[in-house]
Parts: sequence; structure tokens; C-alpha cells
Amino acid sequence: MSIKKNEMRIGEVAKRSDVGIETIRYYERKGLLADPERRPSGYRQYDESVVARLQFIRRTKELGFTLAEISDFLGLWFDANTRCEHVRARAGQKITDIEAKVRELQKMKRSLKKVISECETNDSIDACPLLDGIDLGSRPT
Amino acid sequence: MSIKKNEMRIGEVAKRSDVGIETIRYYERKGLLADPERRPSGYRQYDESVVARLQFIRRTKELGFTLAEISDFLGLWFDANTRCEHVRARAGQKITDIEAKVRELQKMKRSLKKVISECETNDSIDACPLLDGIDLGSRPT
DNA sequence: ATGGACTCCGTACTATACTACAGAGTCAAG
DNA sequence: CTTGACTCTGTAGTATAGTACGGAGTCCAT
Repeated sequence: MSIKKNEMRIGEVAKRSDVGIETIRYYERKGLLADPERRPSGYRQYDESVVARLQFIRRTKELGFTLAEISDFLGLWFDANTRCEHVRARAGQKITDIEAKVRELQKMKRSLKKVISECETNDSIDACPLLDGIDLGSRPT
Repeated sequence: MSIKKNEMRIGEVAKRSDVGIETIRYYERKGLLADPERRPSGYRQYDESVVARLQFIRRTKELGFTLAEISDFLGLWFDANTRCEHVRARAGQKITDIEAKVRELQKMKRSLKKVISECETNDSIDACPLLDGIDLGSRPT
């Protein structure tokens, strides 16, 4: 029985996590956030932990994961019914997905660096390839 | 004056790039693909290069870039009016964006590995942290 | 020369992820 | 005890990125 700070209202949470009030309620409806405690008035009552969770959702979304995937992700940790071996399998799959994304991003980065270096040594960029192994055709003249 | 294979119709392109026919036309409307040549009948006529371009769009989308960003990306290479220094600046910005994404992904990966190792040494996962430095609260009991 | 597969265009529909009200109730500073 | 900021629910609207469909024309193997 830990002592919880249970004093934030939704507006405060929105400000701290940089996620809109309407969006927080939307995530609640979608099951990405647990139904919060309520004051007698019906006002939602949050503690600190929801801010971290919202920031996690926001950042993960920017990496190209859908809310359904993020929900699954959070489920890895929060679903008390998930067996340990299932957690391992799902986490392993997520790691594979992440590694593929990282490889693609690094490929794009290498190509962009190539664009930059070609531009530095050559006033014209006629010969710049945008991506390794990808022929995007000639630039219009 | 290079020899071009200019013989694919839209269905063939769709099959090769694993992008739907309707989606190809949609990308054309959105300006992600140039207006293709047409047969006298009005049928669109493509060469090989469009397949690579479509594959690039598909993969890049999976990395969390919007079509607008991808359009910008492709513009780095295809816009003949873009000055070299602008290309460098925009490419540099993209690299920064990519590096931030990679860092976030690697953070997620580390956390997932931690989840897995905790699960391997401990039948209960009560103590697994989902993400470094992020307190998601206790699992329900 | 004809039937089945393919393509055309335009429009309408869908899913995802928000975002914006309306109208009513709540909170707290002065 | 009022008043302005905040919150409630429910519903409706928006942006993005497709996806489906109807009715007509085209391609080509038999």
C-alpha cells in the first residue's frame, strides 16, 4: 500500500504530457488508458504515472506504430493474464520489427549523407542517387 | 538518350511493387508519382523505375513518415528548382529526424530485452519495467 | 469477332486518430 | 455567492490514406 499522489485533473495531465484533453479521453475510450478514479463530482482524477504513459504513447506513435500496436505493447506489461512465455514471444517479435525499422532508417540516412556529400563536391546534383540500390530515375532537366 | 522499357500497365506495376492499383492512382493525384505516359487508348504506361519509387514510398511510410514528408523527401531528388544548398539543409534535417527515431527505437528495444530477461529468470513478471526511465505504474494484481 | 480480363474516370465510402462543439454541472478565488 | 475557468457526456466534424464501385471503353487469345 504505497502512498499515491492522486490529485491531478485532466487539464493538468494534458499540460504535463503534451497531449490534448480530448485525446486523453479518446485513449481512455480506446482502452489505452485505464478508466481513472473519479471525484464525487465525476471529474477524472489522475496520478503521476499516467503522464509517463501518455508520453510513451506519443513518442511511440511518432515511430510509426499504430494505436492498436501500442495497445498491444502496453499489454505486454499490463495484462495480468498474459503468461510469461507469451510475453517473451511477443516481445521478441516486437524486437524484430524494431530492428527492421532501424535498418531501413539507417539505409535512408546513408543515402541522405550521400546526397549531401555529392552536393558538396559538385555544384550540380545531377548524379545524386537518393537511395542505395534504388533507381528513382533521372531528375527533370 | 537511353533505351527505356516503357511497356508496363498499371496492373503489372501494382503486382511488382505490392501497392494497389487504386493506391497508385491516388499517389498520382497527390503528386507522389509523375503523370505517366499514356497509350492512345488512355491506358497508363510505366517503366521499371516507378516500381522502385513505389517500394520506397511503401517502406518509408512504414517508418512513420507521412505522404507529405515522403513527397518532400522525393522532392530532394526530383525538384530541378531546388538549389544545392537547400538540398543539403533539408537532407541534414531529415538525418536529424532519422537519428532521433533510431534512438527512440533502440530505447524501446533495450526495454523489451529487459522484459525478456526478467521473464527468463523469474516466472512472475511483477517486477518488469517496460521502458527505461519510464514508470508505467504497477501491473494489476 | 467475341468473351474475359484489364483499364478508364469520377465519386463515394472506410478506418484511424483525432478535434470541436453544445449544454450542463463543478470548483475556487474574491 | 457570484463569476470565470474547468470538466462532464455525447455527438459530430476533420485530415490522412486509402478502398470500392459503376458504367464505359480496351486488349488479346481463341
